[in-house]
Amino acid sequence: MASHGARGRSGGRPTLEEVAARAGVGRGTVSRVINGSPRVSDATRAAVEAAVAELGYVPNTAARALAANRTDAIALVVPEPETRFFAEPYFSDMLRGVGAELSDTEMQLLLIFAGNDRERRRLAQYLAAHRVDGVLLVSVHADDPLPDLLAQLEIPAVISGPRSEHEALPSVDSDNYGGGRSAVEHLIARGCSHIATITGRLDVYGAQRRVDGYRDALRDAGRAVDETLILPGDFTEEGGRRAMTELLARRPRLDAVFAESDVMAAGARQVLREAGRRIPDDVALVGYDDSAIARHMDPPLTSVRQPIEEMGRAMTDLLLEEIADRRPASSRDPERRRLVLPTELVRRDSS
Amino acid sequence: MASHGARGRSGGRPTLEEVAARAGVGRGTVSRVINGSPRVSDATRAAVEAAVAELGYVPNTAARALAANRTDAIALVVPEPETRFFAEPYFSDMLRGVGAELSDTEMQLLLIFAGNDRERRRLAQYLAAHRVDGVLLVSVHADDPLPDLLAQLEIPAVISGPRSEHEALPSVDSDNYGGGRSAVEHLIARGCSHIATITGRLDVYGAQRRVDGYRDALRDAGRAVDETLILPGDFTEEGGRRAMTELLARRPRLDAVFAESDVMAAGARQVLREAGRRIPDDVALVGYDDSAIARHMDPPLTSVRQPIEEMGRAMTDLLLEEIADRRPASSRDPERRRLVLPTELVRRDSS
DNA sequence: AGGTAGTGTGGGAGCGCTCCCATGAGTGAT
DNA sequence: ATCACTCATGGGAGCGCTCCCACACTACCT
Repeated sequence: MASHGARGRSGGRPTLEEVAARAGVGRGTVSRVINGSPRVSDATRAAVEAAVAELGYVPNTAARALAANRTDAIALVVPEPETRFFAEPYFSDMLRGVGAELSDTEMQLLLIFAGNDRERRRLAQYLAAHRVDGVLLVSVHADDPLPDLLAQLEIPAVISGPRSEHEALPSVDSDNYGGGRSAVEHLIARGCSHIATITGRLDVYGAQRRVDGYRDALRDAGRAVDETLILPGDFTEEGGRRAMTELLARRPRLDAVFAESDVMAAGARQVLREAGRRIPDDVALVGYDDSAIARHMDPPLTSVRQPIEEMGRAMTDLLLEEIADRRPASSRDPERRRLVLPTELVRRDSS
Repeated sequence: MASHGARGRSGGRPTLEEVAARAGVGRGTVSRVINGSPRVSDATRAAVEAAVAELGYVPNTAARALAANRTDAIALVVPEPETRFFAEPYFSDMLRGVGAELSDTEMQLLLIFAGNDRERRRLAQYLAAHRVDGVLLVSVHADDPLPDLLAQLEIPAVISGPRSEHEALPSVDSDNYGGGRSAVEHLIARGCSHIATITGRLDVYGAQRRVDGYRDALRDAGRAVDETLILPGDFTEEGGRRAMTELLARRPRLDAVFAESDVMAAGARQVLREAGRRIPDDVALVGYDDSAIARHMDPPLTSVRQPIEEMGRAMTDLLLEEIADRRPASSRDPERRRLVLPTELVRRDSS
């Protein structure tokens, strides 16, 4: 006697078994049809599909997850407080890309914030329980332990913005080197002769690469790189102000600044304006990110655009692949696992 | 012989059975400890907890879901395109409230957009598969079929902003009536004598209630309600402009406007300014929502604040209750199932 | 004709848990 | 000492699926 019989019986959702009975086939066959296996004859497939439709059968995800040891869900992990998530268009663009790529998939997307210790502990628990098949990691700092946790748990993951040249995880990045380079080449072409740069936090790999691009662009144009024109910033507006102030003191005659984020460019602009320098006539200014700030600045800011939505799509693709052929990540072609997408210089009136 | 033995065996995650063996107790007992049942002796509980810690045991969610017929997840369904979700602080506040209330729970929150047909079909499929234990519904229009689908599927749900006075679902709302009333009472107290209102879309129940509050405030102050001072808007800036233009034409001498959303107030402000009316000296202006727009308007806008975050918390509470005592919703005390939270008039310089 | 592949199908076993029944030990009243 | 309860505990059955082995049955080669 079925002690639980009353629960599932009649009235509950139909099961595979019931569909099988209706279609006059075995349980295994229905499963094959549901999962799109090619090893089913056309006639049988049609019969099963009819039964599925008549009964309104919908697979039980929990049972499937238990039996197949997968969850059909991936997580987008945001190691930032919610406020930043809503404030920065970066995340919404990324989310749009991921969502688009997932939309013709059975995969479910979870959004998980890990902005504080409590949330991080929760996330760790969550991952330990293997409640997702894979993880999309955005905006990770160099010293974040999350990627290592993922590796240890053997959960497929893709990171946007590798932590270093030797990033172990598959990654998708925009061409920070090329972005920095194109900004400077543009300033050179414009006729600027004293080009400074305000860098991002140099513990962020991408920020380093932008500086590399700056250096190489100058060198390739036959100019000497003057290290005193390279000022460390921290991606903040205040940092931009500080660096610009210092720069103006060091080099009153400079005629171009490449700020490696729009926010820092905004800070620099304030200082330039207070110093009575006109943009772009006295000093040309170029930013990075092509954010809303850039478009609304006065004058509108030339900026390097990163294809964020496309990065989201690419990350998702990569992750789905990783999940599909679930073998030790290290045994696969490393080249396929590092994508770098091109950036684009958007010219506006500030240069 | 276990044909699958190789998969789960040694190296995989520990199971309940393994914890039981380690602690020297039965499977049932471990399950009781894990789930916090009181029917376990202290000594046994301690032994089990030790074993759990040593083995690093984490329950398998899929197995639990299958056996217990629940998912430990709820969904926040947003029947809007993503863009609006990010643009309007309403959602981020709501999300914060829900998240806070869930944070000391095992419940997982899913964010689901249903802004277009495709997404809606996906959602329907998702709900049919009972992949969540309950649903939080925000920003639902009067003719949305979603609530009925939920009812039919017998999925517990709570709606923010009931669709009518007779809303079948449990609901949480802010006191739209009281909000409208307090805005108008404020304008009366200020000495205004010709008070107009620009309403929201009247197929939204809350918008109607604000108008009711407007009417009653005037009536209770012993004033006649002049229907020509009630202009229909649609919550948009353009709608606010149109209504204000019409209003100015109808009643050149009006000295106060209650716009039932900040966005419409912004539209009205433009028209007033173009007409050379000073705010608040010539015309006092009050908005609704207390959004960022209100704070940044010139002059800063007096506005009715809704406790959105708190509404999120309340909805979550209600939903968790619904899920906990899962009986036909109709058999429960209806009073507990409709919450109305107070609004607050935030006075600024526009009135 | 016999053998060998291949192809479609049925169904057993098992995934890791919860639910519940049965059991045995302990407690206090008769 | 006996009975009636209560309380902690063990473990069987079952949740609905996937995986895979075994079994027809066909088609093609010697």
